[in-house]
Formats: sequence, structure tokens, C-alpha cells
Amino acid sequence: MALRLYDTLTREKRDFAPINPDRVTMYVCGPTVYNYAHIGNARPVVAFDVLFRLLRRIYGEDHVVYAANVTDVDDKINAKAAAEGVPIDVITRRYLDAYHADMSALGALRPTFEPRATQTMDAIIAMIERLIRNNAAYQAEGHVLFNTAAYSDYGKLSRRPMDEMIAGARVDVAPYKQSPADFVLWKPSKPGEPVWDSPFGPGRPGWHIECSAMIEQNLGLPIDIHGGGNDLIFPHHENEMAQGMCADHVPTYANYWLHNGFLNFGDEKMSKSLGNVVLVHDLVTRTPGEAIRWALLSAHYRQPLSWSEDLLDQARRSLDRFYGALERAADVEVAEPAPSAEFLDALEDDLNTPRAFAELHALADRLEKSVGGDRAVAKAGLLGSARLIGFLGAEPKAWFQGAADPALAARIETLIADRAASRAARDWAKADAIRAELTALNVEVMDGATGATWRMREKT
RNA sequence: GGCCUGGUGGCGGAGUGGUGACGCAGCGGACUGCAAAUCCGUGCACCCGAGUUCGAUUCUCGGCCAGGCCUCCA
Repeated sequence: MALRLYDTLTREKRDFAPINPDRVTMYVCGPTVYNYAHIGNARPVVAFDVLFRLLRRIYGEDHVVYAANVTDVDDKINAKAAAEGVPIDVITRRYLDAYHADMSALGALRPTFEPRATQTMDAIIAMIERLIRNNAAYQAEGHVLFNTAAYSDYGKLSRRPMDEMIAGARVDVAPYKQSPADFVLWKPSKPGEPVWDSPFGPGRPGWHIECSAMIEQNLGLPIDIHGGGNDLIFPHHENEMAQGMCADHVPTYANYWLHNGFLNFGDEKMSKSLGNVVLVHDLVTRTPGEAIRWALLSAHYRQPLSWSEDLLDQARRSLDRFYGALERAADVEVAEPAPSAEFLDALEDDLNTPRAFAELHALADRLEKSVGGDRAVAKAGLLGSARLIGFLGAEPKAWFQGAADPALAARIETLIADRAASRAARDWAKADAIRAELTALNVEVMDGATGATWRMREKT
């Protein structure tokens, strides 16, 4: 089966056909680096990482170009910098470093490009100049505004009837706007804010223009895939598309618009403004990143996902199952891991990760139950499939014992040796006492035919 | 007010016009000095109403409920 993706613009699942199979282009809206990322922010990163990996497999590693922007000019960054009395780059560097570390812990590959707004200023200004020249933008009171009337398809992506929307909008309309829907491309900086020179006067870019300029600069319009959270459909992506189309007169902006559903926490979405956030930065200190990744992919990317401790716990148990199966199959030689046909089929069906996960379970079952050569086939399929999307890359021993530091591990090994001696002497009371001691250390001991193995229990 | 999602078993979550994935938890059994893991078996669902149909959880319409967007937001 060929790759099929659900496109927000046409609201249908379509066969994916890149403009140029030698250079497949994908852009995803990235972070504004003024704070740590929460798991809701991590959802698109992980979901589109799966797509990136799948595209690399289909078209070749060197034939997929993936860009994700870093917004490092923003009101909240300015506010934070002012509050701490430091330049904005102190803030942005701190949170960008943390972002990279956190997303890496979740198994996300780095995008090919991570353009930063502050380093895209020339392209931004050039694009605004072109928009003005094309009569798609106008200047007013130190601002440059996009003229939505210049783009007849404005509202098409979000399917918003513009006249009705304006009537019901809760937005205060700035007096210098020709139409309430017009949006800022360039605006004057307030005192103390970062400022850039431009033909339109000193100031800084509006929110939407950086993405269009980065796409143009790093990928070239039109692009194959544009991704982001579904809250960005309007106004951000609507505006991006309008700008790009009017600036470059391209036939399309992006051929496939992909939007992930939201992660909810309780009854509401998780958001920084609501304050109900779980930071990845905190979570990774007490939970394996792989389990967080599994939890994030346990629902289809377009569906809402309810975040809970129980979800994480279930994710850990699933991975326990797989690593356990691999541990028991340590003796099975695998020439070359390769994903199974059913697994690829599930992923190619608009990234159906739940179905793909079901196939991983089927492969693990085969690995446990079959004998002889079938085991090698199952192991190759399990490893090849799981690793394609960033799972089961660790050694089973590291998965089960990774939470123990070397000193603790040494102590555990000593206790287990003592217990083995007691068991050999059939001193069950002492053996059980040692087991109790290990349990107190959060360690579970498993007696097997070839001796005891152990693992750290999940924290409760 | 406008627009957009979604409502599946105790929980998570696919999918389908007709034999009701998959996982976790539960229950029974095998195995085990104990325990875990593993294996075998097992119960449980498709928000409500109407329509279309031989037949709907799946299609259509109408409700109800929940969430999101229209303002920074993944």
C-alpha cells in the first residue's frame, strides 16, 4: 500500500505524491522558546517525527528535508527577559537547549533545518517587500499589514466564512486596518524591545511571516507537507498560506496540511495559559522517554488524547512486554531487522500508530510462542518495525535496570548472590528475607532456569 | 453567534453495512519452594431518537454531551 495522508485543506485522505521524490519537503511549526515544553507541545514533535522517519524509509534518508522553526522573537520572550533583566538570547538559548534535550529524550530526530526567526530577518523583510509590491500588503502607522482582500481563497483552509466570522469576532480591531481580518507583517517595537531596521521603519516581524519566509528560504515553495497542531489552522496557517501565495504566486503553498489533535488534561486542553501543564523536562527525570513516546503515539495523531498517569503506566507495561520478549530471545540471531508488511501498511494509512502497535504485539507473540527459524523472523520483524519509529533501541537489560545507579546495582547483585546461596541450601526463610529486602529497594527478582534476573519496579 | 472535532467494554484505543482488533486491568487454570515472567482459557462496548437497509456501532437527519478555534497557544 502507498502512503496516504489526511489533508486538512481537502478534508480527505489522499495518496501521497511528492513534488520531487528526490527532495521531499516537510515543515512543522516548532516551539517559541520562552519556557519548557509540556507534553502537549511534544505531541506534534513525536507524531511528525514518525512521519519523518517513514518518509526517510520510503524515499531514502538523504531525500527528505524537514524544517521546524524556532521562534525566538516574541512578546513572551521579551517579557521573560525583562523580568530577569537579561538579553533575550539568554532566555532563548536556555529554553532551546532544554527543548533539544527533552525532545531527544523522547526519541525525536533533529529536523534537517531549525531556522530561527532572528536569523531569517533578511528573508522576512524581502518577502514583505514583495507582498507590498504585489499589492497584497500596505503600510499604516509604522505597521505593514497583509491585505486579506488580495487573496480570494482566504478562509479556505479553516473553512471560515469571513463575513460572518468578522461579525461574530471578539477581536478589537485596530483603527489602521483596512479590514478586520488583515494581520500584521511588521510592527514597530516598543521601547526596550529588540528592533531591526527595515525599509518600513524599525521594528520586528509579526507572528505569521517567519514561517513563510523560512519555508521559502529552506525548502522552497510549494512544499509537500505542512504540519502543526490543529489550533494553528486558524489564523496561523490560513495566514501563512495567504502570504506565501501572494508573495510568490505559486500554484499551491503546501500539498498536504497535517494537523494533530490536542492532548487533554482532565476535561481541558493542556496549555501554558491555563497552567495545567506537565513539563517534559520534569517527566523525563522519573519516566523513561520511550514510555512517554509510546503514550503519545498510543492514539492516532488526529484524535484527542487524554493524558494521565495511568496512560503512562500502560505504556511502560507494554514496553516491559516487548523488552521481556527480547530478553528471552537474546540467543536468537537476527541478520537484518526489517519492518513487517502489516506494520508498514498501518503506518502508511495516515500514520495509524494504534494499528501499528497491535502488529508489534502480534510480532512479540510470535517471538514468544514460535520455535526454530520462525523466532528469528519474528524478532527481525519486531526490531525492524519498532526501531523504524523509535522504539526498542535499548538493550533489554538497560530498559529493566537502567533506573539503578552503579552502586545500587552492585548491592543488588550481592544480595542476589546471597539469595542464590540460600536457595541452594534450601534455606527458604533466608531467601525470602532477602527478597523482601530487595523489594524494599524497589527491585523485583525473577528466578529462571539459568539463574535469577532482576529489574527495577515501576514507581507507584 | 460562526466554524471544527469527538462520544466504542473497568481503562486506553483501532476499525467495520453482517462472524464485534489490539493493549492494560480482572477472573479461572498451567508452571513456580515463594514471587515475577510466560503459556492456556474467559467475561465485558459501540451516547439518544428517527430514517435508509434483509441487516447499522458503521450511512443520513435530528437531538444530547464533551472539547477546540474565532486572542498568544501544539
